[in-house]
Amino acid sequence: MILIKDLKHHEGESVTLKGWLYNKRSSGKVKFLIMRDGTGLVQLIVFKGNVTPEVFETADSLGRETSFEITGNVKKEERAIGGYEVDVADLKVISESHDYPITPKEHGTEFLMDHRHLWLRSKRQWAIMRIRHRIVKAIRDFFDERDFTLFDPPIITPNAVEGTSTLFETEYFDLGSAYLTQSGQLYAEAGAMALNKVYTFGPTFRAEKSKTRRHLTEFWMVEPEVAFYDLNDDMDLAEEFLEYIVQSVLKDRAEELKILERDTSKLELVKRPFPRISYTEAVEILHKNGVDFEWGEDFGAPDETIISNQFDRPVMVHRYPAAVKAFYMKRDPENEKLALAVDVLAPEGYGEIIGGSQREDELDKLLERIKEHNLPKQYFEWYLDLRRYGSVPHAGFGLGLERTVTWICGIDHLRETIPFPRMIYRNTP
RNA sequence: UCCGCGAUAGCUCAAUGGUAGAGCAUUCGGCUGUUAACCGAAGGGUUGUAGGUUCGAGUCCUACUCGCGGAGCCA
Repeated sequence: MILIKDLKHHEGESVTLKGWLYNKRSSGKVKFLIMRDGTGLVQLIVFKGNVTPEVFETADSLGRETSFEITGNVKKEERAIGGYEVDVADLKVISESHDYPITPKEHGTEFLMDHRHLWLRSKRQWAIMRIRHRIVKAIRDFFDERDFTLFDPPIITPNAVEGTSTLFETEYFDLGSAYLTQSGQLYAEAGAMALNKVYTFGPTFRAEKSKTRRHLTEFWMVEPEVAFYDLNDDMDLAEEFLEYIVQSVLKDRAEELKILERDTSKLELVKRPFPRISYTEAVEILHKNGVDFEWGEDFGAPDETIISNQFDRPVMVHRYPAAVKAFYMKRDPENEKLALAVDVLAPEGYGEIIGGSQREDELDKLLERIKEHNLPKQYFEWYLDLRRYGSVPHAGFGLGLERTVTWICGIDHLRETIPFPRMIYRNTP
């Protein structure tokens, strides 16, 4: 048995293929079956004179997504999808399929999401899943090749990492309430003190009632954390990282990007250096574009679009007002009102894909922040220990996987970038 | 939580307050090169739920349910 993607190496040979019926066209004494096997599509020809009456009859009765096996001769054929077709000599049904719900015509999103487990078989979803995988591989390769150690944080945690977002709560035996993690970052900081360079990569959970095309309640995040890095080192890492991911996908997933009709010229531009502007400069851009915006507020989604539209590649916005950022971010020594934070905004209006910062490494200041934010100090004792025993400057960031996949694929809703999305009004299939 | 939009055949949609329709899908028939094939025929409906106005409601009114998009929050 061979895979459809390898057919080009078997021209003139008799091969056996196993797969599912993607589509079927019939013209009297010749039938065109399109088979998919998860690696590609191929046109199968069934001529009445070339097969037994039983096989011809069977080919006529196949329903969409019937699983079956064929044997036949591979030939080059310009008119066929993929450039090759197989002249069927024998055909065996593995398991029948009738009334497959998803047809070649348009469907609404709700219907497709209800049939997500089947929708994943379609070409477009196939392309997205393969790009997602390539991005995940690029993420792992990037860090693995640069002396980072994968460091898995707990999913179940006793407290809110940032104290702001709403968390999914669960009962944890006799220890009271526990929560699903919304970030592995604080644990990654412990890892960086132990292993120098670490990254976490796993699912995170936010119980926010967000209803937008940029939000899931369960999503994947990668978070590098590095000892002795400052904000500039952090930004250097982020831009090298994004360049690596995008260029890897361009190189290895050209076919999939084409299926998605992605304008790859926009991705070709994602090369270092990326523009770096301060929050204050970003506010000036908004003012120049006629936006009524007061210094000190956080940017909304439309604001981010205006800012990122000024540039042809991801833009790094740094030094935000500390008041709108998390308690663990270090203040700018040159201006205590600012946090040493950076957000990376993707181009083409895709918004924030990275949020990062240099962390507060002084014990006294961190204690102050925890008090200011009314966080339960007892849960942060271990985190404070990192400042008690040989504290060092360190920095890191978090990259949202699904938002990155959405941007690179050039699609308009991130629910298609994860096999089974979890959203406020959907937790099935 | 707020603002806006929507719900009619399996799917995507149409239907001045006056007999609920089309394309696709399904079934049957035709076609030896089709590309979401095409041609002919057939079956398929409690118009989201409950109430109201009217001689008459898919259409107008009220409430509810569900969904979609956006805001806020964030990756």
